[in-house]
Amino acid sequence: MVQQAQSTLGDVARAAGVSLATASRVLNGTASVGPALRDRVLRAAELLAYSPNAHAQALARSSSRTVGVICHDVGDPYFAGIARGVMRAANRHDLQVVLGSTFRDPDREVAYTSMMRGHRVRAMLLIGSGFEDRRRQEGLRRELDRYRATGGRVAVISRHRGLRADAVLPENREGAADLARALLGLGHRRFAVLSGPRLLTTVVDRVGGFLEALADAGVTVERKNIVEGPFTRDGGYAAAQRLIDRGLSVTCVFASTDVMAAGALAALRDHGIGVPGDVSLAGFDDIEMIRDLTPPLTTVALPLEGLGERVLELAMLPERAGRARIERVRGRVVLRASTAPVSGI
Amino acid sequence: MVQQAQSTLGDVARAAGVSLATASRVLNGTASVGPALRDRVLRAAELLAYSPNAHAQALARSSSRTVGVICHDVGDPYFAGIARGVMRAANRHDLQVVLGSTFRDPDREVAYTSMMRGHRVRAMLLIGSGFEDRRRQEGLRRELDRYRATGGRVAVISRHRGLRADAVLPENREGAADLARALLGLGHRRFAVLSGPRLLTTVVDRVGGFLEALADAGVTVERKNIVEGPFTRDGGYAAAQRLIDRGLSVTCVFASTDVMAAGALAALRDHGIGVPGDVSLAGFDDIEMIRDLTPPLTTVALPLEGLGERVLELAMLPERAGRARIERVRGRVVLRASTAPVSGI
DNA sequence: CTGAAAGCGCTTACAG
DNA sequence: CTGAAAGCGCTTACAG
Repeated sequence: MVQQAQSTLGDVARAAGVSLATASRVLNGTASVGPALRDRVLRAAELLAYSPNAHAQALARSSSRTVGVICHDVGDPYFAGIARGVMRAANRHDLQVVLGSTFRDPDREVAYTSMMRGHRVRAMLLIGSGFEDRRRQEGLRRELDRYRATGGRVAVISRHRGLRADAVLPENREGAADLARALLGLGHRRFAVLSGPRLLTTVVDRVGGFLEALADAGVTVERKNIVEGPFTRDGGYAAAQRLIDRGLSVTCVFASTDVMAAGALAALRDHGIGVPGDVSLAGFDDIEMIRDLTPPLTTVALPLEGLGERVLELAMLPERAGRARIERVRGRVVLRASTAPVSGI
Repeated sequence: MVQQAQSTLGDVARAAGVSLATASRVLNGTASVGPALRDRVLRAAELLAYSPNAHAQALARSSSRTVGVICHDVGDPYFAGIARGVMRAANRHDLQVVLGSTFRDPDREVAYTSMMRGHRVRAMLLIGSGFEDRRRQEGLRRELDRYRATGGRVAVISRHRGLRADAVLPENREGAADLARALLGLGHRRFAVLSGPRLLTTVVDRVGGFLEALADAGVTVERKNIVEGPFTRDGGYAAAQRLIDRGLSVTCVFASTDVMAAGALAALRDHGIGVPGDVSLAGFDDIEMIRDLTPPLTTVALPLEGLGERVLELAMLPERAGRARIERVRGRVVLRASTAPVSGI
């Protein structure tokens, strides 16, 4: 294949025998141009396989139709669900998406925001949990503040400390509390919790809400029954494993995400512990796959695609002076077969 | 928040009392600059929260560090696995990723390629099955040819008719044949196939390879036992449903993807049909979740993350004159509990 | 309706 | 080592 230069507007204009301005107008439909010239330009563009240089356009217009999306892990089903919504909304708004996957590295998160700032994206979307650690959040906040100071829009899913950005907030605390009450309603009193990393706001909220609701009912969870692990399937497996090693003495296990719950279920099964026969198990998020597990998992359902659409929509709104927009989304407790009433009730 | 203008290299240069050229050199480290000036520039840039305009850079350098990734559905676990690999490799190569999700609409696929051409991405990655239909493929091919004519690189995962691009090719035909032989080895003779849309090359290869290997062993599959459905979990459910409605008369079901298999498993369970007791079930891909199903699914394992890394690596290589690079990846049959020997063997 | 020209924000030979 | 200037490929007032 012989390498040719990509043709430019200049080439098109010359071939059509018109000025740059006219060619530009035809191709953008920004002003009326005589049908004869119009035709010649279109023909020339087609002939030359002209493709407008988006960088030049962005520069000349000083604006672009691009948004940045930053997530923890593109491979996670939680993100996959949300991403579907984001992409759908992006299609609708005719927006290009540049994607960053941080693999949970805060430095990379900052690097991405700064790269996206360089790209002059219209908006940046942060998907997924923030960090509790202020210092950790500091670099990110600086970058985002600079970005917003020049008109950039930021919208996030989940709680991000100190970001003051428009946010779609799954009500993790309340959802977990609802779940706790539902489980109490089934007669459970002895609980274990598979927590994700404590430095994630989502974890703090979910675990906190869960424990609080239990406490309100006079139920406390023993320290040894709160196990921490990575926010992954294998993290859930390992956490459940440790729980089992310590001697499983509860009737119900709450995993702070469905992904962890899936791992926990595998660990329980591998140890011959029946769910819900020997122990009940519940998760959070309602990712697609968990209804196909055996048993299907009880969870707090979040409308993942909807969250994705909403966060993009928020980002497309003009900044609101004063305070950020907060859109709370209440999770819905879905009782499935992985939780059962305590026998003897 | 008061809206300020984003500062430019000119602002930095002025503040530092140097020329544009010097400021540019300092910030890019392209040439040595006296330590005094260097310092003033750095300080000014920091003070002004300077962020180089990536569009201006791309224009001036006439090149950018961006790649385009086009997939069928960001929400699909198959893509999620691959995307993880792509993002990892992109991080390594310091490449930005712009993402397109076609939701299986060929027109949107063309629209994305043309948008990415406009962005002058270094490379375009097409993830997932191509279409068998030549005409359908035509628009895409045109766009890609134009893109490559000007030095653009294209690499794909899976077979795409007539694209002649570098490719990572999962050996779908051989993998499916291997699986068929393994199942024959378990004593199965009566099979059903849950096919995806016939116009996808992946479907043709997998179903074709499977049936061929059976035929080689003198086993044919009745027409009514080949059911077609969308490439989704619900598609798998519906396809299995139809199979059941027709009176399930086989000992083994092959679903052309794991996602479909997961749906099929649910359908079978909902009808009280035991797997593998009443019927064996196998899929293809080895997406993460299927080992957590009950029973865990037999499948042909593809190294999804690896495919993602490889396709990016291929795209970063210079074009090879003459013929495209083809990297074949053999799937590995993994027998899990969803398939059992035929009873009476 | 059409065009000449300035400008978007950089990089990079070319001189010195 | 440093700077003046051309150029990257567009858009868009400003004139006519």
